[in-house]
Amino acid sequence: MARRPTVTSVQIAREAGVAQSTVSRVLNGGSVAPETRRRVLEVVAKYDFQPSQAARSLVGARSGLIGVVIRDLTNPFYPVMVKAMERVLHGQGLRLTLVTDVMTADEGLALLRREGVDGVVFTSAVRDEPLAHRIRGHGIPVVLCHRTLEGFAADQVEADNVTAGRLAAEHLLDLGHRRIAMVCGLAGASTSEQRGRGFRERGGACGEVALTELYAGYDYDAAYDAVRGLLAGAEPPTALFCHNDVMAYAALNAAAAAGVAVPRELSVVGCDDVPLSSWERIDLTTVRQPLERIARVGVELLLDRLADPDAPLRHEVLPVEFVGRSTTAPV
Amino acid sequence: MARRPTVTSVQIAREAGVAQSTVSRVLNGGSVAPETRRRVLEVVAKYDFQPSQAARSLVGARSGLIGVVIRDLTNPFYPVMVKAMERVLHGQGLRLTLVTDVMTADEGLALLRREGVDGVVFTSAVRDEPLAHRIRGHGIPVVLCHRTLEGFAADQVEADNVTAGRLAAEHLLDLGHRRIAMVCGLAGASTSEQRGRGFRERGGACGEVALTELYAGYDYDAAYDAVRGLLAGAEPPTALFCHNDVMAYAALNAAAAAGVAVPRELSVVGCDDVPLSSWERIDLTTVRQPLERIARVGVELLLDRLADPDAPLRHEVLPVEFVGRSTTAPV
DNA sequence: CTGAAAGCGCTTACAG
DNA sequence: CTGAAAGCGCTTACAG
Repeated sequence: MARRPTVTSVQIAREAGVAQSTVSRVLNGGSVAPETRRRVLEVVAKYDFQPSQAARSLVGARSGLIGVVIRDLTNPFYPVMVKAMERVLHGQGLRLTLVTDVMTADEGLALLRREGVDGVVFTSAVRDEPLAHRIRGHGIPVVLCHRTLEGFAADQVEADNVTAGRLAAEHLLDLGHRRIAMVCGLAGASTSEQRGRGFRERGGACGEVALTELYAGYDYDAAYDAVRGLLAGAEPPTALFCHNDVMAYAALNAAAAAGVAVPRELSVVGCDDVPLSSWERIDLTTVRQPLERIARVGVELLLDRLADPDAPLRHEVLPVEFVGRSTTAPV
Repeated sequence: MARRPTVTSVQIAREAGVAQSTVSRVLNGGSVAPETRRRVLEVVAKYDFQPSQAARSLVGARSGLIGVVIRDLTNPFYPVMVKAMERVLHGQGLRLTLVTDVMTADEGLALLRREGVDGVVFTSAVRDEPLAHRIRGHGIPVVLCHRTLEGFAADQVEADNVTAGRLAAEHLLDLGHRRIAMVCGLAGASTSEQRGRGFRERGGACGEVALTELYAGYDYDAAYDAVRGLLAGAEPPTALFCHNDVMAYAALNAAAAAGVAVPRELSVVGCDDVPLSSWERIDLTTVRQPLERIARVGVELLLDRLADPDAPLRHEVLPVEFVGRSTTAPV
């Protein structure tokens, strides 16, 4: 399996009878006589020549690599986002490099620097996010996508999470629920803070609502345990608002394990509306956020920023939508 | 947001008062006097110097990049594999580049070549797989992981899928089922062919089994439609063996949509045992294959191959295990 | 329109 | 143990 020596632009040039720089020009759209271009492209096609990305990024101003920071790939939410981002980037001839939770923030930063990424789409920001600040500190353009950071001067895109919380509250209050628990995501994550705020504002406006709040870090297992605890308590809630769908699934399963009937004894509302939620076996009432659109806009903001570094900052807030299904019922 | 100029090894060398090649030696473990090393590392730390990966792969024999071909990231199966692979690679200071279905096979190949990957872990092989052959044709080492290819001279790792099929058959036959449908994956995928073979061998040995077979491409929607069709037929099956868990979920949901009670009227067996399957709301009887271990071994086979290109080929077959849950019952 | 040349930031022999 | 030098495969001014 001896590595077949790779064809280089020098060899293409030789065989086409031109200078190496002409090959480069043909490939990068410089001005070349039609006949010369034809001759070069013929040789390029003959060998299916692929210019070395390493050489390109070494000499060029751009690496063509975009870093995407996504801590937890196993939340079904994220593969959908990655796919949407990849699609946009691939359409522009760019590539994506993933920074996930298999590495520490330090390692992630080192990676992004070594790779020379042109910019970073950050999806997992939390308050005082050290990584986002440090990436920017190295002069790498950052876009905050999905989760945002107040006072962080960067392009940002997020769902209208305050409204999401309000819609959830409205729905549960309309059904007559007054003893409600909120299974929050991550303290310091904008999504969780905004959803919580929207819910509280609407819930508080209604008086006499007993609202329990706890944080489960957007994590299935943590939410599962938390809900088991709630259901075993003296006065268990009649309804749950979970800050994402994954925790709502945990709630549904915890209820099943505890023999609590949903929605008869317990109503559950999620947030996200990932594909799983519409499965008949789940059929989760939730608030939809436009996942793929958030991802797409995140990448587009970054590409726009790279194209025009001095353009004014943008902050996009995308609409959410209540999706009533069968995990909620009147109290 | 002017790109802060990146620190290079030349600057580190100047500040440490040594030659640039000495910096390189310190970083790559060449022989350097302790005092010299100390001085260099001090400056390296001061700037948190990160050597350019582009320059490294341009000049070095290795790029440190491993290609991973995974067509469908949204099957919950694959994020688990990617994570396991990333963990191994990251531990070795290597990185991973993903080839998914957002690009064609041609584009994937071009990408892997431009990036100069050191090797490729292939998880989605199908018979006469053009991509795997072409990657190898370019002298890039390939490991077949999860799905294998007969007659393809490469290291391979897979689950014992024949046994998986046999275990599923045994279970359903023991429960008395004689009218069974098999929802197959992909014609030409080793996993599907082996699981099918194992099931048929065991099922056929029992006489008088009416076995319907159809292919749903390991796809949720296709399986959903197929099962709706089966259940609407004149003599619907009393049991289903689905070649992966995702199609089994589709079956469960299709049954729910059709008002068919599982397991009372229909038994469903899957294959994989991804985390979802143990959720109370799903609780799928299935055959577990060691997902993370398959992924890990796949990467290890590749790393071993890179370390010793002339070692004899290896073909690992990892054990599977029947997992009885609540989607199956006596006929 | 085209070629010759410099240079991107490293690793790796080659001397000493 | 250490430095000077070549060279990886490109892009990009610079001449002509």
